[in-house]
Amino acid sequence: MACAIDLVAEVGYPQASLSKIAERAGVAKSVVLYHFAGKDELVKSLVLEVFLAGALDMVPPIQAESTAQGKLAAYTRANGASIASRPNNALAMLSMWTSYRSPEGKRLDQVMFDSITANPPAEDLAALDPAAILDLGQRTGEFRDFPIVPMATALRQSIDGAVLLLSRDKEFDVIGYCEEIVTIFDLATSKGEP
Amino acid sequence: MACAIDLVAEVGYPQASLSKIAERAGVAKSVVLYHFAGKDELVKSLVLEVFLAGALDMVPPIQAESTAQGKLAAYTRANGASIASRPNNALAMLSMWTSYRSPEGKRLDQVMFDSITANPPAEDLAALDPAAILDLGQRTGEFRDFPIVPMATALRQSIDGAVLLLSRDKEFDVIGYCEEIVTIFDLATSKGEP
Amino acid sequence: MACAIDLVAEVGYPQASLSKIAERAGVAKSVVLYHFAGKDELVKSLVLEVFLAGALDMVPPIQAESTAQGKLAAYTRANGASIASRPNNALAMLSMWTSYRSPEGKRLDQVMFDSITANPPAEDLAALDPAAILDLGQRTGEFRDFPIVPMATALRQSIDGAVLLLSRDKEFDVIGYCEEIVTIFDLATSKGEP
Amino acid sequence: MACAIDLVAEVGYPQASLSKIAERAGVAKSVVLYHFAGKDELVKSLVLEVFLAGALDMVPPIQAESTAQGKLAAYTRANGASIASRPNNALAMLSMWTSYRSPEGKRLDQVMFDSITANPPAEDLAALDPAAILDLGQRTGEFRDFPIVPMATALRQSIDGAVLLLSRDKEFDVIGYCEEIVTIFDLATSKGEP
DNA sequence: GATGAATGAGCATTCATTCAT
DNA sequence: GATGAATGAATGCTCATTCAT
Repeated sequence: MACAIDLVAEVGYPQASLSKIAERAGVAKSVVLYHFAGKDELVKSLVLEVFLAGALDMVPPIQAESTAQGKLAAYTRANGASIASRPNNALAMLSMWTSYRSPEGKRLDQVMFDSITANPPAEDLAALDPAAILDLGQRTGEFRDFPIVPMATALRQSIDGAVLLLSRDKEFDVIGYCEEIVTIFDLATSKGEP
Repeated sequence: MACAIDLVAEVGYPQASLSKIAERAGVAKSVVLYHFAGKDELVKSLVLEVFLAGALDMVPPIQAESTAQGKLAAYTRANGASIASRPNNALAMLSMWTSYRSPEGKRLDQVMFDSITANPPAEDLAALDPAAILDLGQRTGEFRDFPIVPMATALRQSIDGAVLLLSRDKEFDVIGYCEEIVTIFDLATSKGEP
Repeated sequence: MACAIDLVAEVGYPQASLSKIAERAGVAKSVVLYHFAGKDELVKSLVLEVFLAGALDMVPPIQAESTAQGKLAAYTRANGASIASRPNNALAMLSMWTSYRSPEGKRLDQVMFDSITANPPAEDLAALDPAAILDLGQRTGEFRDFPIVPMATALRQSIDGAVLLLSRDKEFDVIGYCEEIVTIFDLATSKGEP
Repeated sequence: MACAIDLVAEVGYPQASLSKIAERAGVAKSVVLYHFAGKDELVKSLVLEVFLAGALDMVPPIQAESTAQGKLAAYTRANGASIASRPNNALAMLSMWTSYRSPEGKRLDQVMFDSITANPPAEDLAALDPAAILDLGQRTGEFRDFPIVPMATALRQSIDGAVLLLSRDKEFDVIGYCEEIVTIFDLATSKGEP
């Protein structure tokens, strides 16, 4: 699985064939299928592992903050730290997220959505939804009034921008980048001076 | 080419084979290769056409503004309008941008970069670089002091978020979304009250 | 297609892979798929061709007879002659008939049945159904009273026995064998002395 | 082994892989190979078991008859009863009989022939050869003069027709069918009125 | 300008079999 | 006696590309 993640991170999901994954792992192609039953199953496992590892990085720092503003900054910083500590995880995730299509043409989010609606995520994971943090901040009055979806999307996309830049330059300073993202969305969400 | 764009927009670049493109166009598969010499060539043409069409939408509104703040807002709004008016163009572009790899493993931006350094873009197209607008704003003193790259990336990624949401919901209100992006980056770039 | 028939006749349908068919035809494996779109399609074409060739052999002699008894004998003899003149056709047909399963698990008769109910066979082909001949003979009073299905099945299976024996001995005298079958079913269907 | 028989009966020999057999039996795939050394060995065991079970059904009723005519009818009826009492056995046998090929391309009858010539069958089993009964009847003068092979083949094939019809309709009346086969071959073998 | 035929590389997947435990 | 892991050969199929017409 580590080999699969690395390969996807390196050449992108569409070029990551089972043969190449097996070759990189130093095993026969059929071994991969013995363990995963199919490429879709592999992808699911990969995504789950990567997602869970990221979640474990992010949940504690977010819950350690009490204010919505603090949570939002912690979310961004923890995401950045997670990316920086396991760049290949982030790279692979991005590639699968944008390129994967199930045999029936469904994108990864649709497939995972189906998986998740079957067995809903634990309480803790809900903390990972930026929309929830934004909503909280508006209800506590910390944040100004703005539509949630565009703000949440802009934030997520901005953080993902770090992965994009990282894919072009392995030495890219993800932490510094995310610090700027924190500032941007701090300014964008906070109430002006009363 | 229109068929190719539509197909890529619909099923994603990795699933858009020459056969399917030709079939959709109602011609023989070989016809496509007769006109484009190879799939890479097709992609290049597609990207160029889509990019140019977008540029033509965006340059005038940006140049019509005199302030950097105005140009930044115009950039965002014009991009949104362009996406809304030709959603398949945007969808196809996004898919190719994230999924395409040349035979040597280069991503689309790297390939286009090579193409562009060979014959540099006209003066006008330079206006399309958000970094240039941000730089201008900082030099004129309109904008606060911030690193250019993260801000430019966050903006581009946030706008691309519209395409993402559009891909999940054909009726998504791109214009309204971009209006929020304008606000976000207005707040994020502007100097605080002195 | 001729190569495919010969190969199936020789090694049996389950062993007749596209590669082996292509190899025998002296072309690349992909050529076969270029012409037939899939193995199921190949099978369908094969069966149709073989069946049609057989039908053309059998319909005239049957129609030349006026009595049901004559038709039944003609049916058997013409079937035998057809087998003898194109033994590989018969061998291949038998193998596919008994071994083919569609991806969904349907047998050949079920698949063809679906095909045929869509566009029903011409008038002439109806003459090929032994049950029809038996029914005719009972209505004209030529034949004794017996249930149609077992008699028709026994006849068909007995004729197919020739192919079975042929598969074990290429020199087997199919014509002579069928002459005996004629006698057997003459005795089995005719009315006893009044 | 019971699972193997059922599976072959259900999906046909070519689709009955070791994995599926093991899965149906609720054991690991390797267990099957631990007990049988190879798929060919499994097939041989299967055939032997099925054949023996059938033989035990058929030998006594045949030997209970004294005339050739009686033996022939008993043979047919007992075969029918055997099919009706263990339809999956018959279905599996038919599928293997028509579809199996050894690695060297031999059919099941050829393989079994080799097995049998090594250690010839017990006296009793000889009674199961319809050709022997036909020969007896001709020597005693009960039967008219006809070539043995076609008659024996037609009989065997006609009985096997019951399995064919059974495979299409699980409720098919095998007993009734065989009664008709008895009549047919009674008429076909008996001497006419002197 | 357009096309059908042909091709070889590659893909995901299945299968019978081996082997150490 | 039973098992999970591993393997290599083979299968049906897709794809971008070439080429003669």
